Amino acid sequence: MSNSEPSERRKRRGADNPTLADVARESGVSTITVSRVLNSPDSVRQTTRERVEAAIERIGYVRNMLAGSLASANSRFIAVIVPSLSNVVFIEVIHGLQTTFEKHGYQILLGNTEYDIRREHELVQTFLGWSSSALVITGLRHDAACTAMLKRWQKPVMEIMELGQGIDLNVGLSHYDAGRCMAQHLLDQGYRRIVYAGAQMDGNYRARLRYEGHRDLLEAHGLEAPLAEWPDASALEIGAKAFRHVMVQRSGTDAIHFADDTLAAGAILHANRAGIRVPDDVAIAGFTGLPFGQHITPRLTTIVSPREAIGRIAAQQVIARLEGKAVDASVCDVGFELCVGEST
Amino acid sequence: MSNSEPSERRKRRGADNPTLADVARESGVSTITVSRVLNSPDSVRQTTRERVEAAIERIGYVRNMLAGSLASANSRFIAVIVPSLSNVVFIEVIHGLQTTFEKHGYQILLGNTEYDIRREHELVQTFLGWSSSALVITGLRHDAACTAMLKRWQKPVMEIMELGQGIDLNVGLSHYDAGRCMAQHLLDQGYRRIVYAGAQMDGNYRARLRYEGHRDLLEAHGLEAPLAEWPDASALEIGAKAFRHVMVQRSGTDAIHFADDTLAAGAILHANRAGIRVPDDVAIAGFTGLPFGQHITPRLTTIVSPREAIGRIAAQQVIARLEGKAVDASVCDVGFELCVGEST
DNA sequence: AAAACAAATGTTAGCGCTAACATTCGATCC
DNA sequence: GGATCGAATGTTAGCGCTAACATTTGTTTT
Repeated sequence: MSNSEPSERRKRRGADNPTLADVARESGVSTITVSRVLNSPDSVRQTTRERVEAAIERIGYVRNMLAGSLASANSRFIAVIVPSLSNVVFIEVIHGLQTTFEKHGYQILLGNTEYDIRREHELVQTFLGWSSSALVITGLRHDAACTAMLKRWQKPVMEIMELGQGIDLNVGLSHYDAGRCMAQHLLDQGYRRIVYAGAQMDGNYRARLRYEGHRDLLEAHGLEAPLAEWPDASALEIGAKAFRHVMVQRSGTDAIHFADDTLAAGAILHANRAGIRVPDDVAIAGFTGLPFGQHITPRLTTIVSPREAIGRIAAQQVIARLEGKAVDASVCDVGFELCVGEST
Repeated sequence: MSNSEPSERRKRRGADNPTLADVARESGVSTITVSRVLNSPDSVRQTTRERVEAAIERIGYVRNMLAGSLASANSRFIAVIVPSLSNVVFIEVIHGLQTTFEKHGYQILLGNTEYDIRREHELVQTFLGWSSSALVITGLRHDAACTAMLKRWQKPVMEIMELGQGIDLNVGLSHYDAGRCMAQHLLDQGYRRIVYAGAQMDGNYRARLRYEGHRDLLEAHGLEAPLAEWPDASALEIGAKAFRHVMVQRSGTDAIHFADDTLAAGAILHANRAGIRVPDDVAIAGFTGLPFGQHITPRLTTIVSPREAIGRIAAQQVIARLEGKAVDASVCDVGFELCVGEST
């Protein structure tokens, strides 16, 4: 394989894979020309390029991305930080990000904070250490030191899901308005004793923002806005539990506004099994607009957020910035849509 | 900030962030000592360590992972390649992998092939270029060149989901047996005109393996085993469509064995809306054991595969290998479990 | 045909870190 | 008190690549 005269001094480990220099030797050009064939093929004459490509093929060269990234101080990594992988919403956002970034040759580094703000800070540090080209992070509220660090950072920072002026770029929707919108719908339908039910609302402050919108509207109408919180992560099972709990503890409730579709669907499916009529006995509303809400009976009234679009748009804006194009708005409202089913 | 006497020769870009050398100067030790504080703190005297840590804090040093990985030829990246991010199954596997790897300080590089075998090969090449510490890949069937490349690779390769002797390590279950098991259950229940229905079965050969198990058993009993394929990706909507199609085109069918729970649930929910009784008019079976199958009415008969456990066990075995421990079995059968609901 | 210029390729010096070997230091032994 | 040894720290030389500048080659202009 490689020439291995036992050098007088120490040798470095080295997986002994072919390097750029091997390709260069094999094809009779300099290393930088090989580098150019890999990174900007148009700047190399076609005949040269073909010779180099043949050599790469012949010796089975695999480029070392670490070395390239170190030398150019740019890794084409996009750090993506989400609070949960159990929630389909973030999966869909990641999907939108992935598809778009991948097309442009960027690789995602995925971090999961589990709704822990210190974990978030750690992940940011690590990802900066990988010379990420940009960072996409969920929400607008971070550790103070973390925010400061990102503001100093010279590369694009995209905050998603929630709407507002943040560190740099932003794509999201107003959760306060969404909560308010659903509360208005419930009032319009004639419901007056409305409970808001959510899971893990201490960490998930976007659910809390929706609650605040809901509460403010109800209180403006002179109504109470009781909140039922659950410490577990959102799941169908938890929706069913919360439903049973509310029905027992707060009899007289005529509508439950759930923090997300999973909880709401869990409630409806449980009601079906238990013979409780939705919406005649109690109305159920959700948030997110997951497909299965439209397949259950009664169809779930919910607020549809454009999850995959958030990922796609966020990625497009980041890519535009990385390619030197100016991004017009630093705050992008993707909006939401009330989707009325038969559950309210 | 940094000393910047205009050197006589060119200067390199350089984000001008603090480096190990800055920390070393600040704390009066050599760079390697700082490196040791970061990588093997126990090998440094406590007083020295504290001095270095204070300096790191003071000047806001963020370590450059690229440089470290290049120098040590080891990135602590784990390449993970899955065929889809739209399928919850892979999300749960990824979750199991992530949680376990993260605890041990490994970062996942996620690749999505979209069931394209050439895309898979490309991803493998890229990920090897990142000096990944190990690779976790879905399935046992790859591009020949890709398999060869991985066999030459000196690091752990873990093939998951499907069971069998592969490149190196393996954690999964027998899809053939699972398909056969469900077919046996349907026969036991007295069904004789059974259709197997799947989505995207040209790319998803694990669904096809389940079909083969199903078919072989039925044929051994002198029964036909018709197959209804759908070109779209699996979704509730597609399950409903496939259900309608089978009911019209193959009237007399008394059971439908779906390739996955999403399709099966879509069928049941559609039947509910259309007033078709399950299982009286037609029985429905699925595969995977997603939670919502147990929340719908009738509860879905399915085969539960331990998705998250596959991720966790795979990660544990890879970590054991990376830490030099011998891994006993190179093939690990996680098995599956028939879960009988009221839908059959 | 020389001058002028653009395109293609080459030379050199790092990017920031760690492996390998070298040295120093302090404690223990006889 | 010098030999012995392990623990702590230091010196040096890259890891494999690319930015910046330098040179060569080819093409046009006058």
